[in-house]
Amino acid sequence: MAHCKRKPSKDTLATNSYNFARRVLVIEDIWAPCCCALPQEGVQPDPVTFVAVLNACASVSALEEGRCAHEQIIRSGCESVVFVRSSLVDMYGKCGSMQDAWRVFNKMPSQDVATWNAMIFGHVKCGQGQKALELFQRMQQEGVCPDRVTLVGVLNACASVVALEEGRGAHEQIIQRGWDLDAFVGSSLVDMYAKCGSMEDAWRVFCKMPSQDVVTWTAMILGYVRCGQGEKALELYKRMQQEGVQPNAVTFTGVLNACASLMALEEGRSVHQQMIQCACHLDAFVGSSLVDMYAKCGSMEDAWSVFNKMPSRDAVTWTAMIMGHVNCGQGQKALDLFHQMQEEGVQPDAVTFVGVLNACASIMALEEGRRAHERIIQSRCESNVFVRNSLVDMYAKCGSMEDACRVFNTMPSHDVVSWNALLGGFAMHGQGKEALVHFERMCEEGVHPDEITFVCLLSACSHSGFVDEGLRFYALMTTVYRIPAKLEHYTCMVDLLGRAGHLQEAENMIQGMPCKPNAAIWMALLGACRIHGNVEMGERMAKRVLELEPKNAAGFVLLSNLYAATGNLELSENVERQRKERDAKKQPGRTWIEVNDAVGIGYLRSGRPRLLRTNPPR
DNA sequence: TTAGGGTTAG
Repeated sequence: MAHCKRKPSKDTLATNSYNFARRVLVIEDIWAPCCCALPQEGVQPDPVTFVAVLNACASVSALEEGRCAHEQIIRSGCESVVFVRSSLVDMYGKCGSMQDAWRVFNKMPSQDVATWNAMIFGHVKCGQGQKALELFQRMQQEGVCPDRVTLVGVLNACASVVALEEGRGAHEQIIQRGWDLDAFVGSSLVDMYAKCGSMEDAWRVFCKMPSQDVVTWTAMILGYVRCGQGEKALELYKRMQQEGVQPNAVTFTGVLNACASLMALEEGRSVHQQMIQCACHLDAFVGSSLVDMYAKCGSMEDAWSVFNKMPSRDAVTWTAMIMGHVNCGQGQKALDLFHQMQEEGVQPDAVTFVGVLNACASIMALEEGRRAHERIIQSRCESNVFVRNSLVDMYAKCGSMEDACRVFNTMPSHDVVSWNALLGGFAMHGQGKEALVHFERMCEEGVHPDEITFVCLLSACSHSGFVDEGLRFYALMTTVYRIPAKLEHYTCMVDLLGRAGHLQEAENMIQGMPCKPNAAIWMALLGACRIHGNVEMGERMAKRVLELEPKNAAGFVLLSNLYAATGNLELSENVERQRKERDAKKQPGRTWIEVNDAVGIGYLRSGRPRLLRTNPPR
């Protein structure tokens, strides 16, 4: 028998009445001793007590204690009571053990609607929405009439598997039965349509409801956040308050997400103030959203301030901080946080590892990345597709294409992100041939390239001098895949054409762009002018760069080098003097270098080649 | 009935 961890308390043994059981078990949260202790102390629980115990177990997902209660129920002979059985099914479903739920379900001579509902909700909770929908069909075939709880479960199932058509079918049944004006059902309908991406339908249901409560408003707000319409979400949030509906913790998570997506720091701060007024700011769940919002809005100071005040922090809170530092370009700080998190006994999960791998990639910390990889294997997170893609990316960015390929080749399937990470790696290391070969493989596997794929390919062609292939990819992207060219693609093309000496074509390309050129694209052509010694065009390009970015040191340096290379030493010195006058500081160039058999990132041009980080031989 | 942190380019 599964043993209960907590010791029996005398107080829990005073009575087995339903109300007392509920009070002790649920409210005071010392329910576990009761289910084991009652029979030992000679107090006989009745079916009502057992249901209360099962509900308590279900409410906190305590499977072990639930199983323990089940054994007591069998011994007491109460298992034949219908509502005890349906509570058992419900408990197992809510605790995530559908196998146990099915065992009880199949043993029942007949199932009432509550039991079917428990099974449907159980499957949804376990991420098996499709199975829940199949059960709904079976239930109707067996002549059991669904109630409004069933339909709420079905709508949840549709939302979880993005089954819009089935959702519409459920909506029709709901209208036929006259339940569409019910607050619970209506909120679930709004949620279903929003999760299925049909905000128009969600809005229609929302407007038709006789009154909207905080849940309905929140479902609508979350829908807008999910589909990337953060502004609409904030608008709705304001309207909700004008209508006198008070936001709750769930609403705040949605609104903070909206602020994060819009990088709306001021709005975020004002929501934070409202949260303090409602005393919601210390809630661990919402606190993480608050940390994330400040981090995404670039204010790590505020993120830290919230983080430090939180009474408890879980993996989500730490991960939000880690990601925040990565996005601010503080990779080392992110890794320090990762170590601190573990010292405090918080177990990292798959999302944390994604953040850690990003941090390693951003500072090219190969050894740290390898250690993270080991931890990922130990934590059984390596099957997560985000983690795998991040591993490929980390190894590629840390300079080990060998490891990147090894991880890539052991993946059971590749999505477009996996391919892009690999192709980006080849591009970065000037392995144009490899990039072309792997693009062919990608197409053979039937994975559709996206705009990022083409940035990688164009950049790979550019670095390897593959002009014809680059032009072919550009044509493929715009005509076959109908991906409209963006500034990034034009920059790669200008770089490609320019390096190959097609300077005029490159300039024509910039002039023909539908979008406004930025400094980077003029710089790409200026670099090409330096390679090919075109002073006249180089001067024009430098002028454009410095108009947009007056302190762009690279712009001065490239022009100065162009003058020097073409014998205009006086002009070269003049440009260098202007650079110093404008206080445009040079950043030492880093590149992959080898020093004494060690390969790594370092400075080549500051006197002696100096390694910053090595890539030790394996 | 509504909740938090996630991958690829430049």
